Amino acid sequence: MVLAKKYNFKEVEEKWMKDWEKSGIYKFQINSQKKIYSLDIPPPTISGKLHMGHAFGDSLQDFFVRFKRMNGFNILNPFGTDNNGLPTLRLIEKEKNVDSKSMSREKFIELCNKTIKEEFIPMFLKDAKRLGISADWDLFYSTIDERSRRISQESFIDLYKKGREYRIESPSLWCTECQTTIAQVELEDKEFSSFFNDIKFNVDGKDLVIATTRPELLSACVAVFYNPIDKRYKKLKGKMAKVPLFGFEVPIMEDEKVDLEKGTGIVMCCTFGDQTDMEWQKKYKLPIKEAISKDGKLTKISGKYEGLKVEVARKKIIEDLKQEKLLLNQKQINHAVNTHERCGHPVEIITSKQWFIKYLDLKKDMIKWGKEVEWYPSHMKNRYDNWIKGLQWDWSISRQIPFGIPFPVWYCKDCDEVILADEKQLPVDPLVDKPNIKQCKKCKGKEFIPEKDIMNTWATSALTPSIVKDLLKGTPAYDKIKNKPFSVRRSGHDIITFWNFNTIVKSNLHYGKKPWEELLINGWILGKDGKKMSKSRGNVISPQETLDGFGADPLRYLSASAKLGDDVSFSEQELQNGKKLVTKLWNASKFSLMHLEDYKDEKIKLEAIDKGILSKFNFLIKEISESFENYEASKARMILEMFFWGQFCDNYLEIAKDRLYNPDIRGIKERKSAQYTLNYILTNTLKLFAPIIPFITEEIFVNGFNNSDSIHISSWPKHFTKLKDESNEKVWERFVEILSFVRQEKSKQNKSLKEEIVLILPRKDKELLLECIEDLKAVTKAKDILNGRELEVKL
RNA sequence: GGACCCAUGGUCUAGUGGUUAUGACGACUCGUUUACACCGAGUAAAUCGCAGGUUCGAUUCCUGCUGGGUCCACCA
Repeated sequence: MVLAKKYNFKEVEEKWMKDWEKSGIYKFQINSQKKIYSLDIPPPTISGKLHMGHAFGDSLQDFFVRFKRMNGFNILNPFGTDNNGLPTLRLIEKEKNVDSKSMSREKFIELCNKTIKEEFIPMFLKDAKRLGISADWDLFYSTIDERSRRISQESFIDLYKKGREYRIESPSLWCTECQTTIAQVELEDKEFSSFFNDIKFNVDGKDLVIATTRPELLSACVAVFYNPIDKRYKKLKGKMAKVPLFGFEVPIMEDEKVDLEKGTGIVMCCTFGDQTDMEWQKKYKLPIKEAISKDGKLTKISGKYEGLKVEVARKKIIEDLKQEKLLLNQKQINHAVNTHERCGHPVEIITSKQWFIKYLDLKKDMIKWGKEVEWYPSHMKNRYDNWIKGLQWDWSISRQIPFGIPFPVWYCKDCDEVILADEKQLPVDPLVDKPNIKQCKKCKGKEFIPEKDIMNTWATSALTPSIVKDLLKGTPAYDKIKNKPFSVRRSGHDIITFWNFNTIVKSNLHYGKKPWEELLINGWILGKDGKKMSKSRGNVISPQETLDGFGADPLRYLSASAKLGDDVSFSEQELQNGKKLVTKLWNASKFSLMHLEDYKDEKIKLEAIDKGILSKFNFLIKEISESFENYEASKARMILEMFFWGQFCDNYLEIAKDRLYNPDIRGIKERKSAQYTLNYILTNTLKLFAPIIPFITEEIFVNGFNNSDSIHISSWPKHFTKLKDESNEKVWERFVEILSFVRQEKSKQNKSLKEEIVLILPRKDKELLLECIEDLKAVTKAKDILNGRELEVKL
């Protein structure tokens, strides 16, 4: 079929997007005997729309998925969305104008599920499909759906039975804004401007000056510390210090953690101002005094400041200190404060009853588990190792928000015994459902209190391998995958310590094996300015506008411009280059097809030049395949593009023209040889490009070359062995060199490329010229050859 | 404070223990309209961040430094 004069990406992409879905070519084949290549995809957090980060990461992943599919693998590529926990809660509250606190959990989950299913997911999927992601859309999960709730609760019960979970009253990181416990991973440093206040304590009637940024915690002061090597304070050992404004006394103690340089070299320990305070409280068995309540207000022990918000209380206390002449000095400083990354609010340490997964004892194993997975690029594993080395807390999984997956737990009202749900009743909501037992095993109590908390999102997200496997339960394929790690997971480097780490941990705790064989870590797509895209910088570009303006292929082309793990700056130029490549492919195909109408696949003798370029191409197929194999799509793209554009289009097509247009002069044999070469290189170039730019390649392959099946389920080009003679490749390379030399000389002599020129070539080229002179003459408008001492050629 | 990544023509980038160091964009000089002006040819443009070391030979390997980025910890 002859291709249209111009390529209309909008029409074509829309058409194939629908066609692929209808024909189901990307579906996992449950009955197939083919080798399985499975992906455990990290579900994107639904924030309504697909953003550039998704588009970038998903494209990278799709390159390899398509490559593997064409290499005969049965692809298990599900699609999921993360709709669990706080971000979703916030989004639904905003979109639906509701307050989750005033609804029942059941009702709210129902609303979430409905909104997610009917509004967010369809919009998200549409964008992903437009991008050409070759997922199996039927294998879909959401991290809040019934299956995920069940699996997450099963996980909890399993870990509890394995003795890996405990619930204790413990100081934990608490966000007073979101009213929930948060985990170490959810912290983010933020610079705040604040005051370093020199405050007068009193020891034996004398002043003892202590610097603090948090005077509102004075009422929770339980000790003051100095460094044992600090001679200034040695004499204070064992004495008591009187806390200003509050008047109670606390012991003065030594600890080498105290920084001599900071402030006055003496520090107050409040339960709890920071992590060091917690350590000291534990180490010296200090009392616990709570100055701040869960809603961020001061408590009873703060006396007249009770009920004030932290920031307000701080100001008030400073005022009072000033008044009483207890404030010596105030220094403005900028300091980093731990904040909750979701809301940006400073985090407090507050005591409450929380569930933990015990894993601090497993650091060595965790490092070992990390080694069992193949990391691409390998240096990304350092982040994983580094994270483990820095771990200081067990994994706190309780969250005090209404939306999420509940703990499958009740407590005996009389003895507080933990009562687990029966695995058969999962998923369960203890607020609604009742335990399967009638009385407490321990004390025979008959009343049970449901756990109100829900599990942290990551506790569920870390189970995506189990969730995906569960999707296939009951199919013939299930047995093949159930006990095997997935082939690969791909994720951004920002979530190594969230998703990847937690998934590795849970997989090993539950099943004693790694979750995947390979882990691909991609970088970020940055704004045009090379900085992270953010609303405040105003450098955000939506994939939707790029898809509208350029199409999916150029956007994917852009995604293939950097090594795996490297960041890519969004570049209009690169998008333009992608678009030009699409056009070039279209035009080169249009031209070739014009001359291939009578082409028959028959045995022919190839011309020397044709053998040459085919031999070169053959070698490149090998290199390109290896690049894809090693997850180096950018390398594959580069090699292929250079060959296609610089060699095939710029040189070979020009050589072929004379033979194609003038078969009566050049001969039928020569024409057929050119046709063979054109057909071969073009067909295979389309295949090699197909993983990266699936739309244009599909259009040409199916409609131009009249193939009945999709290019995406065609077989990957093999590098053939017929032309294994390396000298063929040399012929092509030397031919191009001579071509280039001729052009150079003409340019130097200011002659048109059409004009003739007399040149001296080395004798060693004689053989080559004898074979290829007609092609050389055709492409350089040569008229004759002259023989001299050297090889004189009139071209 | 700990860890990691990066540094190559004006810009973006490939790559290697010995190469005339790759390509693209941009610049300049030409050409072309029978696939393509979203084209082609040619030219100029890089002492491969700095300083040492290993080596017959370093842009490439090692050490240190500088600059940029990222993660982690601390932050009274």
